[in-house]
Amino acid sequence: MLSFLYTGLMNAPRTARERARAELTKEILTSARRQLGDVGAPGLSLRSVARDLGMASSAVYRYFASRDELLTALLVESYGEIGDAAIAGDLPDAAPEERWLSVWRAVRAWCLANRHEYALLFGTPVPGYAAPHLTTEIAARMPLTLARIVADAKRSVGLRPYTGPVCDPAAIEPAMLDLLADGDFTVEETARLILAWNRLVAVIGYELHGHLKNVTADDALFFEYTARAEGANLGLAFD
Amino acid sequence: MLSFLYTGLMNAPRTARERARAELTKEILTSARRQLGDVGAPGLSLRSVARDLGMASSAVYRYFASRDELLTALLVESYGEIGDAAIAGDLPDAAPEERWLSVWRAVRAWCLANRHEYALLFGTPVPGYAAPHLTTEIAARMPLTLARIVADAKRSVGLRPYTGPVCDPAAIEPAMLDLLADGDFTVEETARLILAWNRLVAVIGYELHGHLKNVTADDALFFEYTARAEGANLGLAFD
DNA sequence: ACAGAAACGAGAGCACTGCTCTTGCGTTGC
DNA sequence: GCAACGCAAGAGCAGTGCTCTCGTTTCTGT
Repeated sequence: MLSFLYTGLMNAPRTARERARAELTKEILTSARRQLGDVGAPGLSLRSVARDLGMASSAVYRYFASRDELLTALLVESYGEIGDAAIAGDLPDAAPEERWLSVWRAVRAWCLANRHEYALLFGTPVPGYAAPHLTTEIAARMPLTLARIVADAKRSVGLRPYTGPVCDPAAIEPAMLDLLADGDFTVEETARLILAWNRLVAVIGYELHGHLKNVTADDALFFEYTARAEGANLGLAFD
Repeated sequence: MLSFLYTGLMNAPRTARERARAELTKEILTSARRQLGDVGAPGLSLRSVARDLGMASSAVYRYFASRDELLTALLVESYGEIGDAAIAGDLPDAAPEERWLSVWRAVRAWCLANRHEYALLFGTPVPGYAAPHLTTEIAARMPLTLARIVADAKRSVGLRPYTGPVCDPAAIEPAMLDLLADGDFTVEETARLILAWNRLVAVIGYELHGHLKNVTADDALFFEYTARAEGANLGLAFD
């Protein structure tokens, strides 16, 4: 499972064969990625990838054991990209509120430009599921970018006091608190961070899947409101 | 498109042939629904439905023009069910807060028991999209149940004043305000209703798709917190 | 340097899919 | 009664994921 990451991509190729293998692996991924963007995950066909590269369909199985494994590779790649987009959207020297909005916008922009990749990441899981241990680290980069901003805000200007119901500590996984340990978050802050990350993904999903048709008139404007509301909910200084 | 709704199901069958047609249509739907629950939408095969009913695969096309149309029928059916579940979960005589929690729990219970149907409703849209005009009315029943509770609370005990950023009226579709007209909602209330409905669906989706693995320790408890927090955000009296 | 081992690409083939077209039977309505 | 229509079945097309075999190429250990 996921052997391609180790054999072809991560280790530096030494022999000519390994070199060719790494290159072809990359070409397969590139072609698959392009097809994913065109027809989406359900329409992605291993045979058409093979045709695109001028090789026999059976030869592709030397590089990816199944269609699901190929999709998983695209999933990992996409997780990396959305994490990159989030990090690139951050403005480390700006005020927390500006950083927050900028990251939200960056993530939305990536999702709108890569709707099939969004579906792969957050839509209905098509394959038998990706390897959790490998992907969670990459998948965490986007939400951690949000957490970092809140942590910085807490350290510098502080967070506004919370109102409303509080979260039962038993609801949160202790490992999650450890993951955010450097932010020194309370249970309540952690819960609200989870909800903010959930909201970011969800409101984009609604926009992408057409659930906001006849509901919102200006999706960008509504997204802006959502970002502010969710930031304020975490104690950022949005009015 | 969607002709099955008119030919087979809604009009009372008069001749024996129409009677048989209506019955077979229902049997196809039942078998398809069972298969949907087993293997999910991507695995649902028209041929296996035909095998299940002991008929030729080509005969099914007399009743549903395509696999997508069959899926659309299941989509409509599921929208109806989740709406029913929401309405059945409401407690018209209870306090708004109790009603709110009860509906949230009822919707979650339905989704957990019908995860493939959830995927069909809120996951990645597989087919070429359902007919909007027919489905929106059915699809609105669940969110309207939430809206009704808030409207009743506003009329009786009133909603708590809002804090935080406000929503630009230009973001909301005027038709949406009309749809909620009997609730006499402001733009801000409407926006928060949309977000609450979005949250309900989204947090269940996270739970179903495994995104809360290693994040929450007790999904039911976290859901309870989410329901309260989202209700409080709308001005319901959760502490 | 050479032989054995491992990796590789191509092709055929299996079981399956959605969907179409034709054929013939049965029912319906004039 | 008969023409017209509804219907089920079968064959067939193009496509899919995946497996197996069969030569060929490349690498590696002696």
